[in-house]
Amino acid sequence: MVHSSTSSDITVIFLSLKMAAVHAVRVLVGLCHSVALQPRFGLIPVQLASTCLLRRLCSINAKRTESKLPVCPENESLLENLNLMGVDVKMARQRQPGVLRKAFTNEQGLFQFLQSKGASRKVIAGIISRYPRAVTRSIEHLEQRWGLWRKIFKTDSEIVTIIDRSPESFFRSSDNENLEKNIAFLSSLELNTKDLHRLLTTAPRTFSNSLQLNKRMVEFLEDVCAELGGKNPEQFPKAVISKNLYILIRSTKRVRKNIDTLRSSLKLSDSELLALLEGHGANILDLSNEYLQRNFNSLRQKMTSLGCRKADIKQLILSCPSVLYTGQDTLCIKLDCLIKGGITMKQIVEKPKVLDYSTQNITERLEKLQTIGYDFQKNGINVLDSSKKRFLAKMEKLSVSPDDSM
DNA sequence: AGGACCGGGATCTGCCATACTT
DNA sequence: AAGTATGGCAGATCCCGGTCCT
Repeated sequence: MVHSSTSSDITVIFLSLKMAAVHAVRVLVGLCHSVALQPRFGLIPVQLASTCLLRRLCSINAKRTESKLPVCPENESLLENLNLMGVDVKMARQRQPGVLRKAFTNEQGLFQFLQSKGASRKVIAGIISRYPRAVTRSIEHLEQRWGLWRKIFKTDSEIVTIIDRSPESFFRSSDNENLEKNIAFLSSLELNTKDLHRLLTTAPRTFSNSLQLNKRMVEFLEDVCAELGGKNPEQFPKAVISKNLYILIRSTKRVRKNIDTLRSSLKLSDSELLALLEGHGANILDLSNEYLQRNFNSLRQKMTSLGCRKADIKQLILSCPSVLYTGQDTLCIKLDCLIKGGITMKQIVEKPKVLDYSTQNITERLEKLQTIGYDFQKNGINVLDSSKKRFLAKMEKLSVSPDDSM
């Protein structure tokens, strides 16, 4: 802690000194493009002074640069600052090469801004390395955007965590007005504060979508509900979003295709499909189209080979749609594992929630139960669908007095 | 009390393509 | 033509515990 804050302080001091020292070089390099290029930040007095002083030099430089090198060179002082901040410049260059060539940037302001919000030097470096354009945002912009995020988050540290996880979500859009409208729009969906909070935590990109894009998805979902004969299409998007927070960062094309896949694969009626989508089916709507179809085909094949009928497959998926979330190989291994452990396909179809647990977990439990001679035919398979705590308590009891409990 | 039933919570970015700006 | 803003894609589950039922 002491170490990190010290190194941050040193960084700031260094940067301040450095910024002053290298500014002349920077203006020299950058000014060739446009003296009035960055109205967004407004030029600070030092900059203006440097500008006047160096205009002559620059115009010479500009002629040379334009005739020989069509591509503008990278901004040396920016590179220096980034290095000083611990930014992975190589990564930054690979991601957004244009940013490194910009004449005027705000890396120092950004650094201090994020630091004032509690971000460590390392976190800030990571953010800029992964989303270099962050460095082009002005202080006013940053403060405004932060304020908007704070409408949903209670603390700065929550926001820092999210930005550290996904710098792009915060910095990709420069349109604060759009963000404000998005918050208003999403709030108007009757998503409660908790859902809104979860939405921004889990899928922060949603808030950088254009308002139109979010609206399009919501309208699309309303249409789906209406088409299926739902009674209150206005409630439907809310239900889907709160069950699947990723839905708004998917394309309507993808969601539509998945809905079609579910309908045709399971031969669902309108009301069956609607019930599925309003329930746990929402969880699998954002899977990639091929993945969902592949998983369904594989499951159908596997179950058929194990003697199941179409109705069994439908029953299993309707009561536990998340089985389609599991990759084909994993799911087959899991089923084999259960069957090898003495559980029938019929039991699985009736209690598909076992499939929610990891293969490793299932295997371990099956082994433990086997050592005490647990009879699944007699006692059912619900033991497998319980929390670790409950399972261990159950095991304890069984090993103390096996006959009583079985 | 013990088990069955059920819903909720965590988690999910980083890259590419393209349209738009300047 | 460079740079920016935005849309879209692939990737791939597991676990806990409240509450109702018997």
